[in-house]
Amino acid sequence: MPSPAPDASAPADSTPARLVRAAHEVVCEVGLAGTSARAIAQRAGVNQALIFYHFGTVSELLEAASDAAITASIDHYRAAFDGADSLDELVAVARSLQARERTIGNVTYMAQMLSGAQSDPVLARAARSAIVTWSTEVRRVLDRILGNGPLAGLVDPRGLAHLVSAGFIGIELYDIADPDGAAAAVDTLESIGRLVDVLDDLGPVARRALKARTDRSTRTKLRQRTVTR
Amino acid sequence: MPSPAPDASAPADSTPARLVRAAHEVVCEVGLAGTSARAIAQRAGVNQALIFYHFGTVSELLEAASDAAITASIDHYRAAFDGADSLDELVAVARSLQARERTIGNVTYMAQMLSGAQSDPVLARAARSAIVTWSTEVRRVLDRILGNGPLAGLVDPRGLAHLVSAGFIGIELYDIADPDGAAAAVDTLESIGRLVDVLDDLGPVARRALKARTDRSTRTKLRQRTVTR
DNA sequence: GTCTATAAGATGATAGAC
DNA sequence: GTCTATCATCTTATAGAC
Repeated sequence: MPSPAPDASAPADSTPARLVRAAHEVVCEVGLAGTSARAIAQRAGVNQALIFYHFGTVSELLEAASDAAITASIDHYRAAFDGADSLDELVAVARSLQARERTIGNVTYMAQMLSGAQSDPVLARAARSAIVTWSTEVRRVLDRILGNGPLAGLVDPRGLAHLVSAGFIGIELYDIADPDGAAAAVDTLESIGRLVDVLDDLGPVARRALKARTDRSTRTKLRQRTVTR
Repeated sequence: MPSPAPDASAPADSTPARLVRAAHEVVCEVGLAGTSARAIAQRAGVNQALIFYHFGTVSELLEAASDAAITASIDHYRAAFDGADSLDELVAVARSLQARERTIGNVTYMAQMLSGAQSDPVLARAARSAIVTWSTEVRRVLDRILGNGPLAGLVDPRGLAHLVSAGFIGIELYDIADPDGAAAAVDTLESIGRLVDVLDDLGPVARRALKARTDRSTRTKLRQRTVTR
């Protein structure tokens, strides 16, 4: 590694920065299968050998591009996240976020990293880092919004954060092959968010009723499960 | 390692059948990036040239393997699907299905097809076919279970089917990089299913209240959105 | 149908001139 | 830091013997 680490803080027109940008574009447009050192270099308008000079391997360049995209996105949306005060508003933010990320291609990029993780440990590391960063952020917001609503005790915020993230990934992959189906999925997610929001807005009496009911149901299911085993 | 049991309507030990099985295994183990004609042929114990003789291209072999896996899985689970009478039971079936599909690798396989769809039209066709087949099946079950519950009018079954399918894909991809996070997501999905089940089990009075409340909320949000625009 | 051999090209990565 | 040129290897796919 003859060069300094993936410096995203470098001049916007430096060769490393150009390569990072080009790598992101190529992966989003043709997927991991269509990505190569030559394709990225050509897009960046530089020589192919510079990838290895600056990043060591192609995978490490892809990792740097992943890190840069994640931090840029989170910085961009942190304000909107912090401004959301209800689940419904959060879903609205999520929708706008998804629309933006889609045009930028970040979710696609992450999906490609995840699929490449199966055969490339460097991409696996990039994907894991992206997951941790995103779900930590999502969880932070969910913790605040669900805070002391009736759902707080019923749903695990950490699991929900992962579920939401995984849902985004899945929907984006879905969108590659079936845009209409993906759109329908997003619409449904939005209507569910609205529904849950109503639920979260119930008065204390209804809350207690719901909680009692859920607990009873849970116990029943568990008993049934134990018996049938 | 259990076989995917992709019965390609040919003798189970014919070369095409062996290739289909081998293709499935290789993609699941090393991902699309690590998959090649040679890798598949070696796994099948036959010569590489036979892939092109029997299937034309590697992509078409992968497509055949996808189709075989999907139909085999759906056949295997149709009975369990039809036996589920509540959302909670459906989630239980889904969980057992996911456990099985994970060891077999079908969801992983589909995720890889989806990610490859971005640069390969044949894989895109395979992925699209898989999506249509699965979401049609899921929708059929959801239509029956949500039937005339209070959620029937509030959530679009088609969108929900796609959302569930996309969720599975996302979770499986997630699992490659972060197994703990994926497990937490599945747990949360299960608890949500239980919660919704309770909701779906409410009496008519509560139903009307919920519906009125949801409608009101929807109108409000729409008005807010119109105003702010 | 199955094999060997090989074509024709793309790939990651390196050496060395400037 | 950036380039040209190149290597060794891998890829899909085909030709032709059996």
